[in-house]
Amino acid sequence: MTDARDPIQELLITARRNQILDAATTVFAEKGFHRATIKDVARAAGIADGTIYTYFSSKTEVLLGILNRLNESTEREMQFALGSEQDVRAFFKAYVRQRISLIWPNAEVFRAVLPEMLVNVELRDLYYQQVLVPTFRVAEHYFLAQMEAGQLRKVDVPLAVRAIAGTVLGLLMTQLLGDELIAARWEELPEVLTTLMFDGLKPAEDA
Amino acid sequence: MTDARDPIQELLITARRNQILDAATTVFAEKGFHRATIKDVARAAGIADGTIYTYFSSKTEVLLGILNRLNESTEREMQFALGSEQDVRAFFKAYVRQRISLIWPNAEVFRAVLPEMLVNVELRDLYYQQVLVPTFRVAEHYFLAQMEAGQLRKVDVPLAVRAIAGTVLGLLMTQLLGDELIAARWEELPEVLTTLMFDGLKPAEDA
Amino acid sequence: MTDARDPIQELLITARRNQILDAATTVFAEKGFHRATIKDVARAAGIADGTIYTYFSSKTEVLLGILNRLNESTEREMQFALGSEQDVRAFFKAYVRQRISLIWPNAEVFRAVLPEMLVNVELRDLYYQQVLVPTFRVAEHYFLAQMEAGQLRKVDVPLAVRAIAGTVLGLLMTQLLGDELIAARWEELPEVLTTLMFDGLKPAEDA
Amino acid sequence: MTDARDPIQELLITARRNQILDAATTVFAEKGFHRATIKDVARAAGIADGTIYTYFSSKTEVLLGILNRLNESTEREMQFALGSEQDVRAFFKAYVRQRISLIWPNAEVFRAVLPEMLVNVELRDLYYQQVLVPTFRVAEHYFLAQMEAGQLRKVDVPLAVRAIAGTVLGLLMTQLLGDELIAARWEELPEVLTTLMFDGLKPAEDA
DNA sequence: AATGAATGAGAATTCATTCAT
DNA sequence: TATGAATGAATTCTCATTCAT
Repeated sequence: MTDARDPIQELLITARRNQILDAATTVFAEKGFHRATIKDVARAAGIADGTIYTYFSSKTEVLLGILNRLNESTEREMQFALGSEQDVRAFFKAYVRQRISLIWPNAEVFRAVLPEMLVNVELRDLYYQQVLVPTFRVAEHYFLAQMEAGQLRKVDVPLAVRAIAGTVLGLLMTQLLGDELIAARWEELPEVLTTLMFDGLKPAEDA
Repeated sequence: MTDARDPIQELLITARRNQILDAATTVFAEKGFHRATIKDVARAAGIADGTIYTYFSSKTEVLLGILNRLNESTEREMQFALGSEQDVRAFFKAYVRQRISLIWPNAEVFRAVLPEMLVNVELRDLYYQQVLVPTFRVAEHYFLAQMEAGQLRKVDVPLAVRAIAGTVLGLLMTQLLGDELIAARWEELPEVLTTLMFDGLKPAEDA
Repeated sequence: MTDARDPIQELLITARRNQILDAATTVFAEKGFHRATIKDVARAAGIADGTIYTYFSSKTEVLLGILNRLNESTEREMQFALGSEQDVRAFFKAYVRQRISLIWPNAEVFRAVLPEMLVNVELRDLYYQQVLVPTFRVAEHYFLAQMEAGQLRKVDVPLAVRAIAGTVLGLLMTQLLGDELIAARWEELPEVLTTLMFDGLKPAEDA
Repeated sequence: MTDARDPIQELLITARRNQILDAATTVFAEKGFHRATIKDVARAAGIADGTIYTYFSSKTEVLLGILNRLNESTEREMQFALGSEQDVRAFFKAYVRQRISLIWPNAEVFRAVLPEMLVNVELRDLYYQQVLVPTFRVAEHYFLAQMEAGQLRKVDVPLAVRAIAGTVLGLLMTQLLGDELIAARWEELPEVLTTLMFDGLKPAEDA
């Protein structure tokens, strides 16, 4: 009858929601959103089908829940950006490392969520507005500032930023499409990407 | 009943298959593979539901058909690679331009096919083995050759190749996720990517 | 592909629809609309569950179908009303007889339809507008005309008309609620009702 | 655990049962028995779902409870019948007035209960045996006595009694089916019905 | 006694696939 | 070969009922 929630209740609810989201992430990643049934998710979570509907109003809402948990980590991370006053190259590498170490352990979450995102407008907009747009905006500001300070080559900032972000997303996709090399060596990616993007493929001048 | 195909029959069959695949591409891209029904595809193709099963044994086979048509174009294109004896930078740019102008007009095909590919092993393997593996192999050979000739900076070739291919794929994904800037300016991508990848972000030396 | 229906198709469709409506009437009357399942109806009609959805878009639509068939008979009947130039009493009796012989054989249809009608606004409005309103209007006109001609006692016409129509409906309800006397003797109702309504309970003057 | 009831307990139980029955009446009338959920009833009663099962063993029992409360008032009222020694016409009118003023304020209870009664044998028998049968019996006795005393025209008593009772039920149904005239003018019904039933539609003799 | 989260049977509906015409 | 009605398995979601707290 009370509207103000008992904090212990609150905790139980969050725990149960997470239990369901964990199960759903596994199951969606394995079978895909559509082939996975609510029964599958319930079984994986060790609860009854109906219980899921106490915490989520529909199957799609469960997927949204997965996406939202992802956003929360992203938000936490965004606060880091720009905080530092390092050398551009070092910053670039640190940033790439941080993004990758955030994404890769969750690779299977993306396998669960991306297919539906490509096809479901609501989900897509949510991700685009809440993740991509802010990411691009922050990065563009930083690039512009550094470029004016002469620390970066003059490039088309919006496209460059998208290219760099796209590289990370594309590598993830390539792995999700079956490439085992990336899966095996993802920890080397920050180094390789920094060299590639920062120094370029052009042979070193002093050669 | 005859096993030996009459060449005119053959032609009719190919035409009808293409008619179905065209319709399926549109419909799958709009609604997603699962939400789209065979009835939707049939209606879009202007034929009856049952007729589709004369040409494809299942709904999944239709999707495979879409992917295979994609492969055929890819194969044709691969023959181009390396043929030329140009300057590396010019080659890089030409190559990127060609890939992009091949992929972008078919962006919606990828929206139809990628979701299912992320989740369906059979489809994924087909694409990985028939498209990604040969692409990477050819590119790696070229890179190694150029590197030995001192035309390219020493980098980790397999990862670099995947990063470059990944950039294109990732930019496509970013567009499919709703980014309108890329959609509007994709024709500038070859130039921007070449600068970025070849020259790098590092400020020009002569500054 | 043709929009204009082949008349044989048309016939088959009507036949199948009626087959389903017959089955649904029986089943809904036995178990009630909600307790009866589509599976029950399908089984009673000797077809598969899914087939019902080729002819009706939902379970409620099936109920509407039942109601509409009822309306069609009602409409046919309404054309009869007033046609005659008989003595009022004779007309009254003929009219009551006709209504009753129309309703009683379909008593179980009403058991199927009334419960949902009491509770479902859409259904209720359909019946009220298409059956009750026209019935009342026609009857009121007739009563007024006869009253002005001195053939009927001066009464409150709208309420009297509703009372008479209500008597028939109420007797039907009483039977549906389990009264076996009415079920057994419904053929006597026209006579009894005419005496009751026309002559009244007051003892005959000549006594 | 005690079987012998503490009278205060008894009172609390009755109060809580009535609280639930009031809520259920409202909710069932609005949504219909099947569409209304136990949660709806609980919310309307301001208690938890489970609590209802402390007082009623099932959802159907709640409906039975509503019906039983209705019976209690009917019983009380039946004691009135026949008590008087008035003129038949005056008695008839008084009786009709009393029935109507008992039923009309509870019209929505009937909307809650009738649909299920038409379809649920248990409920139907309860109502028929406990309400209709005694009503008819008492009325038939009275009619027979008055007829022998020459106060009423010779009619088929069982059918006449059912017709009169049916008229009231039928008018209620007509209102429940959406007729607003009856709803607006129900207080005039006793007068109109008495004239109709007692004097009949036949023009007054003295005309 | 009261609560409300958990349960799981059950229902409406969808749709890939089949097959008689 | 083309058709599209028929099929029925499979799925999401609901909700009466139970029971630990």
